[in-house]
Amino acid sequence: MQDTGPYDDRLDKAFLALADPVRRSLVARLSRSSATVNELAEPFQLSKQAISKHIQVLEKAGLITRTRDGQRRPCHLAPAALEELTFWIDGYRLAAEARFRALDGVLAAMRTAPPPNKETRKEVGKDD
Amino acid sequence: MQDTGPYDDRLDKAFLALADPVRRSLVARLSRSSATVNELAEPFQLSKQAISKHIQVLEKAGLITRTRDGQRRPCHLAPAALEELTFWIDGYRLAAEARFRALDGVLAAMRTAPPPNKETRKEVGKDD
DNA sequence: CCTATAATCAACTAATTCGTTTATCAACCA
DNA sequence: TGGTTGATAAACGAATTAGTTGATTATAGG
Repeated sequence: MQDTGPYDDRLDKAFLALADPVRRSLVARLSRSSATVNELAEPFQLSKQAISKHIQVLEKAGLITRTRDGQRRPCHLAPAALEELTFWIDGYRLAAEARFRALDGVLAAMRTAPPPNKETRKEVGKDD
Repeated sequence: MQDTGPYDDRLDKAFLALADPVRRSLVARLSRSSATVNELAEPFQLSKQAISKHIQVLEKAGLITRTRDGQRRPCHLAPAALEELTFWIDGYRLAAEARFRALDGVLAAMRTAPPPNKETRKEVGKDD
């Protein structure tokens, strides 16, 4: 259980925030334009309090920011926070894909020139 | 609360799976090479049962696949599932960024040629 | 056959999440 | 000043999650 600092906590909150269809729908809506809580709540059958809570989850995750306009508190999407997530994901995705491509090369070589075959196992090994 | 089908459920599970530092660490580990439960559990202070549960969460989310090698059940990262997530995120991120760039243009134009200024509000409006 | 190993299942507790209802705060307006 | 509207706070219950320990399955190997 190594501690990688507050970085982990940000990712925790951001991924958790997106792990809910209502909140993802709010993100989708806000990608088109900023909006207030009432505007965001309208398409849903949920109470405005529930939407308000969802918005707070998104805000604490850094995925949205809020400003002030009289009694209204408009929400704005924070693209930079979304970019951090894709950055994290793509780092590991690309590494794995590169590894798989390398394996494809190995398998192709094995097809053209069969190996000594000292030991046959179902799994190629821990570095497939 | 619109139903977008099983697509939502996949995203729910995938984002939820990544909303945990242990599971993200497992993903990071598996991006380097496939590994068994025991190998994956070694760096953690958690019980192997706990790690096994985390792995099941990742598997049900489609983020990893499992094969068989005797008594071992090696885990393999599924880059395609990760790609789906970045695809979802980037769709909305890029839309928002494009919108912000467009707003920058509007503001630049306003600086060079001030508007009629019929009504002044702190917020530009719902389409800022 | 018997034992060891890899992994999971089952049961339980503590903590968290999601939605509701009721009440409160703050800003606008007539 | 009093009333309305936008938004949040607080308290509650149902459901889920993350961890534990102890028992169980299944394969490997002497």
